[in-house]
Amino acid sequence: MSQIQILSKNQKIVLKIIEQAKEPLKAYSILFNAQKKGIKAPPQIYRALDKLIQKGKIHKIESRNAFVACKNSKCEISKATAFSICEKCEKVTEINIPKITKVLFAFKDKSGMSCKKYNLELFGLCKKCA
Amino acid sequence: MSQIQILSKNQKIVLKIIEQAKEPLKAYSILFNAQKKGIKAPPQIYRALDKLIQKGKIHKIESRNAFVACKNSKCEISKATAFSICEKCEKVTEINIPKITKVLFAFKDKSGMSCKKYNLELFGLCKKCA
DNA sequence: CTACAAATGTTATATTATAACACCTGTTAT
DNA sequence: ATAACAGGTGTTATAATATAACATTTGTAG
Ligand SMILES: [Zn+2]
Ligand SMILES: [Zn+2]
Ligand SMILES: [Zn+2]
Ligand SMILES: [Zn+2]
Repeated sequence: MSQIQILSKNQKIVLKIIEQAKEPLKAYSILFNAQKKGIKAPPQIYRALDKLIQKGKIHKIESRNAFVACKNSKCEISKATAFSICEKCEKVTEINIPKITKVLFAFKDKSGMSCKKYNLELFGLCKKCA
Repeated sequence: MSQIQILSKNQKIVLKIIEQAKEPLKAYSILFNAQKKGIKAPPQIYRALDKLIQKGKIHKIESRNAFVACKNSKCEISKATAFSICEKCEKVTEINIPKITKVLFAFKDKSGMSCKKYNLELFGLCKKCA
């Protein structure tokens, strides 16, 4: 009931693994890492991932089926996520473009739908790879 | 060599199925539909999908693992794609927000990466579901 | 004709994700 | 205290999505 986001045991294990990684992690790679902590099966990972996303602790990079820790207090519990992704080395950076957020939350499509949440993925080459 | 995008037999079959659908189609649902045309196995579908994406004829809705025909001549061969997605009925609409395109192609992240391509997915409730 | 690029057909397999069910743990309400 | 409930866990099995690998064919350019 409280708004303080307390994490369960498995949620803590999964979050720690994701936070310590230098790149986005796939679910089965998290599972592999979590096995030394006693986690044995995919549902344990996917359930923790779902909750961590809901709680704004991590994000899913949809185009990569991979997960990163939130680096950005401005995500407003994952309602506005954006990432730049290097297509060569796959480096992912969480970004924040206030103008984009402003424009999108004001936008309505032809059928009158407005945006409550968005995910934006930018592709290019990072400095090292360019 | 020519810039005219000629489609192969399987590419035409897959594109037609996607164009005739009223909603985004999943790969295995396309496969099911394509079986009456003689297509038998997933790789035939995935190869056609890849080429159709390259040629700008279709887009992948990453958050749904589903494919839609391009409704928008301004995608510039899929370098700038955006969709609104109703979280209740899953209706997907391809949208174009010129201001977003302008801002994003001018953007550089902290490490100097600039955007050559982007995909944006907006979530909310459509008029009917709101 | 030859050589090459693109596409196809096929089998098998890898990868990503969920269903279903039994059990446990802590809180709230009576 | 105890029943009812919500959230979490453990487990097995399976569904859904996607690719590897290889043999063959087709179209086209030199
Ligand atoms: Zn974030
Ligand atoms: Zn890079
Ligand atoms: Zn388009
Ligand atoms: Zn709707």
